[in-house]
Amino acid sequence: MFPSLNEQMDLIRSGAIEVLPEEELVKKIEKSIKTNKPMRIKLGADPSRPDLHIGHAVVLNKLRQFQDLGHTAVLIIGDFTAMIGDPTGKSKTRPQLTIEETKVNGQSYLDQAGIILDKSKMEVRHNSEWLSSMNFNDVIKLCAQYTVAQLLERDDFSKRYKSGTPISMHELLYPLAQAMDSAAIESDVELGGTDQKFNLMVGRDIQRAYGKEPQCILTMPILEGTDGVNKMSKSLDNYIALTDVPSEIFGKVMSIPDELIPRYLQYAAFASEDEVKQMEEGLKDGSVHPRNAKVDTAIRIVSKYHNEEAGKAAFEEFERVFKNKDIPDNIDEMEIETEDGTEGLLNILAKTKLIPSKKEAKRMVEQGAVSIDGEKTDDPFAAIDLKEQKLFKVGKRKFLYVKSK
RNA sequence: GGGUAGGUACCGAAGUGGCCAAACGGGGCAGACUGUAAAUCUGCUGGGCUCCGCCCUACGGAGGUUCGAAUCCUUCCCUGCCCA
Repeated sequence: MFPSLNEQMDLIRSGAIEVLPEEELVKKIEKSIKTNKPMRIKLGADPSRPDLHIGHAVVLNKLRQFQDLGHTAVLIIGDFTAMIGDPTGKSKTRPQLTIEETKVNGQSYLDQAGIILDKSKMEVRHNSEWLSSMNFNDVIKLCAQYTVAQLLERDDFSKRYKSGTPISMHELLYPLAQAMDSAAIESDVELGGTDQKFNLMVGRDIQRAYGKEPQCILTMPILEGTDGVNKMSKSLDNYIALTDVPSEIFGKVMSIPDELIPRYLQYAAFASEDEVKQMEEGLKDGSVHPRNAKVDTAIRIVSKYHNEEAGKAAFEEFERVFKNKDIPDNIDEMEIETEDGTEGLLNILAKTKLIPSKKEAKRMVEQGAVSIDGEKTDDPFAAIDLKEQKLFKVGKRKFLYVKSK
């Protein structure tokens, strides 16, 4: 039924930063093979941020590998914790989500995760199921299992504490709440980014305290965003969304710094370790041009989250648009209201939302960022004839056909 | 509860009655150059307008003093640190 122990361990270890404790995992796998029962692999999902990107995909892909080995993915939608409001970050209180919102977001999370996961081997649970019924006694019992010093060991807590940044009580409770999830669903392994290590470890202690067998933990690296510096996140706008269209994914991958290429190949395209090694060496000894390596990686990534034809098509379009300065395939069209078929340039840019404000539009035009039908324009107040459809280009990547209604 | 230091734009941080839409740095955006990379250089970085000028909103919230306030007063909210 299940692949052999070694086979499983090899795949599980690949790409992972840490697997702790490894001997325990070996025992769990042996037991799973012997009893022919799949292990329960936990992954927590945060429905307050329902837009998944390739950074999230790193862990999701690992979870998928477990599924492919025959194990059960248990996806926890953190609807309860989201309702309290996610405390990460600084002083800014996140808007608290209503039950309705977490429902919608949770569903959207599942839809996107479904691009990567095998839905037939997946169990979806909401943590409100067990957390919302806990009363103050239960919470006290839970808190008694842990000490302040232990919680302050967590890197970001201690950093914030030392630097004088406030930490609210409920933030301290977060790791405990997450650990309760592990106890509730009796997970054998929990996955997470390296930033989750602490929380994952707390899960072990709490499971033990509640008489369960402690889980093993597996951490995956945090993928850098397209800027190559910060971790990928929506708020930094350096992300590649799972639902981005192929040309968009392709373009974004092409804009990453060279040093990141092997990492993207490994963690975004989830290529095998051999392939990654091969590319790294090629880049090192100069036999592979960085640009080509990047193109290959971009094709691989598009192919993974869409399909191979889309990967090829995205590549061809990219060549045409940026090498030959041609225009892309699918440009949106928009019709806007005008008095007499003509309209001021700034109004057009603002109405079509090509640029968020007229003030900014004016600046962009003056800096030569806007062209119409391939001709650069530097007069923000020009009246543009829209009786015939015209092609507007803003910056390097925004194209739109506009016509008078 | 007592003491003390603070809350300024995306972030950090100046400014302590008019010259402040707010220095400087980072980030971001755009242009040139490129491999939509990096590095570099240049410009921009609240919104609107009848656009070389005018108007509106903005320095934690609300009031007030003043011809005029981010800057002074009152009050409220929030945070750090020390003491209890």
